[in-house]
Amino acid sequence: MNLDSGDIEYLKGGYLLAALSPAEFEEVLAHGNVRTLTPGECLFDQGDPCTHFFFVLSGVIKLCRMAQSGEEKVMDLVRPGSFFAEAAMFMGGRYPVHAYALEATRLVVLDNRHFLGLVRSNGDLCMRLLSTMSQRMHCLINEIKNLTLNSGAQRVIGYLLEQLPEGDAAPNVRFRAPKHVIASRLGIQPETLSRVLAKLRSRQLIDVHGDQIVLNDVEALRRLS
Amino acid sequence: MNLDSGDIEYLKGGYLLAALSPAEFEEVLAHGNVRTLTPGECLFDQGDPCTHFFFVLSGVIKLCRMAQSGEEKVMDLVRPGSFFAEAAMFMGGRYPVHAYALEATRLVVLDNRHFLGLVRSNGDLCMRLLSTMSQRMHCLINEIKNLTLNSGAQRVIGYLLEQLPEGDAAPNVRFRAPKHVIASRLGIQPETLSRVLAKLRSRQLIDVHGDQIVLNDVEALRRLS
DNA sequence: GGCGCGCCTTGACCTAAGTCAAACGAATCT
DNA sequence: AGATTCGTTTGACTTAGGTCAAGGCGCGCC
Repeated sequence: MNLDSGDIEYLKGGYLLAALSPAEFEEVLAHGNVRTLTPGECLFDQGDPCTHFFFVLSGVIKLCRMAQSGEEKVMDLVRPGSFFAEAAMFMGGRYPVHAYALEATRLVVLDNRHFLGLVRSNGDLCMRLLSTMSQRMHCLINEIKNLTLNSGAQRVIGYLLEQLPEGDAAPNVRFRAPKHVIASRLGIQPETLSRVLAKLRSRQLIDVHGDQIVLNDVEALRRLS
Repeated sequence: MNLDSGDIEYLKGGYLLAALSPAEFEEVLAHGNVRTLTPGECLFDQGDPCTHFFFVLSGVIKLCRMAQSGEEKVMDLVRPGSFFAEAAMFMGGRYPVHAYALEATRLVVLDNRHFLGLVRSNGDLCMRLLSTMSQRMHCLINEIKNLTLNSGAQRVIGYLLEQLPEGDAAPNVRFRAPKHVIASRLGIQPETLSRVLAKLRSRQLIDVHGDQIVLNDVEALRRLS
């Protein structure tokens, strides 16, 4: 297991393991390891017995099936920060797709049998998993609504309000990531984010000092979102 | 239980119950009922013991919390076709939000204890639930990527290719819903969908006859998506 | 200090897609 | 058959937001 602490944080952020207690997480890690694939290398084939599931640290994995015409149909491209083959794990049986590395790729490889044993032996953990997955799904659905229904400016405002701490002491927010990352999360270009913030600032609705944003008029912002 | 057959289909389409066998589904339904709320009526309050979860047939439910300032913070608006309070069910304990009907609303009300009993007593069902939820999440994530990364035209093409049956006999697709619904699913206006199809037709890539679409050049389309 | 390097901002421009409005066709009703 | 309605298509126009290119600013490095 040559996972550095960054990798571990990254892995913990993935939805599947977020519900685990530290002890459970350690437990899972103990039965996992890291694997590096070369470009084009095959991880598993469609029909192989389903024995492990995976988390991408870097690189890209192609999941595909072969049509009888010989044509390959790409089902998914899995990029860093995502699990794959967990659904197959829960179903058991065999992998329904082929998995190839498209470039040099680092994976966390986790053992199905061990993970399922943990889940099965612990009804409480199972419920937590179902719960976090439900929550995550509601979030994703909201994000889709947000992307299709709201304008870029509205999404920025919504994001600011969302970041606002519960106990509304001082209405200011701090970007915990470079702005171009925030922009990408909101589905806009960094230039657009910059312009939106500039416009809000010119209307006195916010003040910007580096990554610190002060919301001067939460009410007005809420009306706009 | 005054659910008509349309309601039942609708409910079955919701992600949570999609994994259930017909027998299990009947079983769950047997312990559910339909409730109608008047506009403004409260379904449950934050802190109430969590005893049921819900599916919206029509109307809108507002989920909100109260900040100590007395301000209410709307966490979600649940519209027809969605479950809510299932995450709370899996966690157990109490509802973390208030739920009010914003307008006249019909709900399916399902019993937590009974549903959880079913899940707990049936490890296999539990795994199927986890599996379908994983799959659904991958779909949602892909939809988000699609919305942010691809143009409207690309999404239309992607949708057409997605609809293409596996066994590539005749490369034609049929819209199983009115076009404005398809458009909305793709996050564009009906006019735009119409225009995209017109353009593809003018390039000889497809033929449109009502809701039947013939893909003349699957390869070229794939290159464009 | 001067220099180079990322990151952010700003401006000018352009294109995709939304809006509004009109016309069309198919299906239903009288 | 004629009228009405609903879904779709098409055209003209507008606009949000992407792209490209040019500065500005903070920061570490030599």
